[in-house]
Amino acid sequence: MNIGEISGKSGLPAKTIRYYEDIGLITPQRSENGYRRFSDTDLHKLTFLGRARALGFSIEDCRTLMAMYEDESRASSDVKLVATEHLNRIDEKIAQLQSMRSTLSHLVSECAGDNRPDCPILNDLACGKS
Amino acid sequence: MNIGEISGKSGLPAKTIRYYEDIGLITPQRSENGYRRFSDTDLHKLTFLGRARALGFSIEDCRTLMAMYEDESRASSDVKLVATEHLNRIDEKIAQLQSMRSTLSHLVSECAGDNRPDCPILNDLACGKS
DNA sequence: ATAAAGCTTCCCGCCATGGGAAGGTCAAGC
DNA sequence: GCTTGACCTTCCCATGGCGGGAAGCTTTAT
Repeated sequence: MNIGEISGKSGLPAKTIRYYEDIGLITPQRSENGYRRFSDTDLHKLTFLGRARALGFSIEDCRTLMAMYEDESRASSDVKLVATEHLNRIDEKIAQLQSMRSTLSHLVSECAGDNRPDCPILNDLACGKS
Repeated sequence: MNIGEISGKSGLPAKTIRYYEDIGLITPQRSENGYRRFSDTDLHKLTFLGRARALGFSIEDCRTLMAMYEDESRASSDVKLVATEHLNRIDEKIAQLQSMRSTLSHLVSECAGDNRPDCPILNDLACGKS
């Protein structure tokens, strides 16, 4: 498989696949013409990476998870720890965004949104008062 | 005011304040020795920027909002539009994170987290099956 | 034969800073 | 006066995870 084909099958852009090789997540072989030649194992790894990234895991987490996946002797508790930490980070981000959302939606609802210049959103940003 | 003092008062790191000058959000004067000299107006602007950033507005949004704040004749509907668009982006992000959270917390709850190697989290990443 | 598609490497850009080096300036203490 | 330390300056590099695009190969289709 050349990069275009595996890009289609894995759903990852060619740029991303080259990047993953650069940082050592995959190590495809090379054909005589210098083209990357991907195996089914590579496809499997890229699919794994795509799914992990879709769940928001960082590249370094992905590296760890892939290593665990290939290490038959790791304990499931190790995997669970990585996933739980990531889950906590997600919860923190959600809380942060919801806090923003709460303040902002309050301000938006207070703003008349008409042709007059007076605006509680700007007033709040300027003075901390809504 | 030197940069250290206004940094303390505004709550923004000196690095950030220099960056904001670089990109033209503020234009502090200079003393004879080359030090930046900040006025109360600068402090006011930085406080405005800090609050807007805390609400998640991008730098470009902040630039727009500051311009609107200084333009006495703008309509509040203009401000409301910027804020509403930002609110929508926040809602999208929250939805994305909650979708991740949902999948991930399900996987975590299925994982025994013991010394055995079998792990539904990795199985899902590898095969798309939980 | 030629054009188009696909592949390669390389380098720059994003966003909003943070870290740190090399060097000028100022206030306090001896 | 001299030193020490705190403060300031500019400059360049790094982050994460790629995307865009140039310059130049190879392969494929017409």
